[in-house]
Amino acid sequence: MVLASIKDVAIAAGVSTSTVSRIINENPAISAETREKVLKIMKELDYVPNSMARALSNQRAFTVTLAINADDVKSFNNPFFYEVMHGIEKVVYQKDLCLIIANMQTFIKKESILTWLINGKRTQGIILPSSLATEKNIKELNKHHFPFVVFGEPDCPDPLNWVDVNNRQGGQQAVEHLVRQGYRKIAFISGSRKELFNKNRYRGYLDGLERNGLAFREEFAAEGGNTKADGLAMMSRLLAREDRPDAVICTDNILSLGILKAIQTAGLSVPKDVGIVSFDNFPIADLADPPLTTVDVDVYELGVQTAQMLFKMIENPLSRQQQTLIATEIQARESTKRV
Amino acid sequence: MVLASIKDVAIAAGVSTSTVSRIINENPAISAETREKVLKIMKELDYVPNSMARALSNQRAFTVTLAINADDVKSFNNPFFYEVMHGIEKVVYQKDLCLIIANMQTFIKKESILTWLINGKRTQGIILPSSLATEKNIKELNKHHFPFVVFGEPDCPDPLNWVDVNNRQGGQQAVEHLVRQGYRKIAFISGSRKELFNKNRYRGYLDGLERNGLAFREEFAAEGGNTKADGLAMMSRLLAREDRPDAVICTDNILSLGILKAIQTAGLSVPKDVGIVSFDNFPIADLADPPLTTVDVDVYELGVQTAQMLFKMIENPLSRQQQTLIATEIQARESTKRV
DNA sequence: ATAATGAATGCAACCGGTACCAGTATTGTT
DNA sequence: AACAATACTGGTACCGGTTGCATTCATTAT
Repeated sequence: MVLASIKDVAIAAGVSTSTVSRIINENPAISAETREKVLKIMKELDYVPNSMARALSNQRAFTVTLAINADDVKSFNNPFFYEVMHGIEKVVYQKDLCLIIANMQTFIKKESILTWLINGKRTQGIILPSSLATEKNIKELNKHHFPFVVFGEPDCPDPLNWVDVNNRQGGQQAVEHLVRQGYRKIAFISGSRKELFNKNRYRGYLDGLERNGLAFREEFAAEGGNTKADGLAMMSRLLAREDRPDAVICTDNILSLGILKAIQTAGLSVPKDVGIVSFDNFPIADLADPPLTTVDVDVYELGVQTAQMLFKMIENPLSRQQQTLIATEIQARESTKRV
Repeated sequence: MVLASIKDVAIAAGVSTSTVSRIINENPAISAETREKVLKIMKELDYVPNSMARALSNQRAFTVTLAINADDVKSFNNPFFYEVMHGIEKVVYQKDLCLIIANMQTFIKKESILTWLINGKRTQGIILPSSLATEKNIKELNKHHFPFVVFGEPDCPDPLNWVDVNNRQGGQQAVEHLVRQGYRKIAFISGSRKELFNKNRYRGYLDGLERNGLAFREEFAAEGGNTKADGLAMMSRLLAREDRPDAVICTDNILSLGILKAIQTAGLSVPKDVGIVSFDNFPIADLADPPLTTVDVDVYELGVQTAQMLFKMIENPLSRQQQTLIATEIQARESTKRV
């Protein structure tokens, strides 16, 4: 079965292709009568405008691209990405565009995929995870004045368009939640604070201590790796202290599992002896024993807002750089339920 | 900066656009001398052929589509999908096409997204997860003789093109691994066996018993829900038996956590008293306590093969329906280390 | 009655490639 | 030397839309 073209529709309706085109594009110059007639024919012929012809004529591809990072295949075992993608996808299709997925590691005929996408006019805008907001990529995008938005705060000097969850706020909320539950000696365990999100969570932790009149203690702020073993080691060290903490904020769900193990090994109990708040409300947070209180981030919303920002850039390329922070919320579970 | 077109290249090189086009398409009719000259100009002008024009002229979109399921946003908290996508993406870009992501729940101007994509000539082929291989979708795809492939064995009567991991083989391997480790009274715990993958894993379990001369015992095959609580309940019931199993095969990582809990609660130990093999080698399998032996499925490879099958269908639309099963492998960890 | 105004529609060029057909130059054959 | 075959390249119509300008026709102003 051959698909109908605008010409077929025009002939069947006894009008010119211009008229059909105007109806497709909702041009008000067309009389209601003609419009109805043509719309009926379009329905009958199952007509959908040829997107490639439209794109060529309009000089825009009707697509935006979500960049992915090959390195993340394993690390993105985290559910994060899928939900962001879903939020993005939602907004993109509302605008009648397609969403393209592109791995930035890819080379096509020796071109970087960025060049291939941009110069080949395959796409109108790009969304990057912060891990891909590298100097090289940014330079290339700026060279073409190409609209792009980053999700996750990028760790780079240039002011970019980005959307992130408010990690700093989250850190503060974690402290406040623990204080409300009666904990006072609150430790902070994270991976490297050179990672911006850890740094921000740490800042929030400091904010929280200060706002609650709790003294900051250097030795309560542990910094290390990201594995369960790291969590176990760091927490064991903290628990070995005479004046051990009675609560801990942890930036990572996996680390938290190590922390739980350490507490259990030390013969202490959660939440009675030690409270835990983790970040990132992954499924394992709820499956842990006991279920973990977390700083919940609305990742779907992150995707939605990122896409919306991109469309702003596309529609108004001269608008200023902007940044958006999405509020976090405490998801209280057993691990801080001191009664 | 305005991007160069084929015309610009032709003028700069002092040849016709036909010649440039032939070079783009690696037509051998062009002399080496001319080719070099033109390629040099192309490089200088940073020329990449306009994909929309090419697509229009070639009558193909140079894209394939991966369908996603909105319902899975939460359930696909499982890392599965991301890796499949990555495998697909790899193959697609090797062929110089783009990968489009489309949520099948979407409607565009009251059209199903399938109609929109196909009739709008946005894409050349579609990959569906088995959950989206519904009668309605299949009918629509077949109506247009549109190339598509399913990943995950679809539970439907029509013979379709699909790729899946060999769940049945995996079930058998699980039994054999347990037998090798000295376990003999092997139970099987799963979600509903109406789900095809559970059914296949169950069949493999039966195969394994038979091949190892172990009697099948109805009461050792528990079937229920998919939550941690379900796992706990089913396993507790099994452990309460006089002749309790000394090992269990479980079709799901989450269920397994409940099973671990049940064993722990019963005062028994893994792997000494009870061995566990789970399916799906998710990160939590390794993080569990003790780490879980799993039937590992190569999900990336699933993506790769699915995409390859799709390209076969695109290149040769008349080829027969085909199915591919990808071998599974035991990933041995603590939970079956009886030594 | 005639010119001016405006609403509705058609004509044709164009977007940037592709590909068939034709034309020229070169080499080989007899 | 005449002709055929081959290698290479150019001209041009076409893919299916969009859009500025022209045209038609009805309506209103003079």
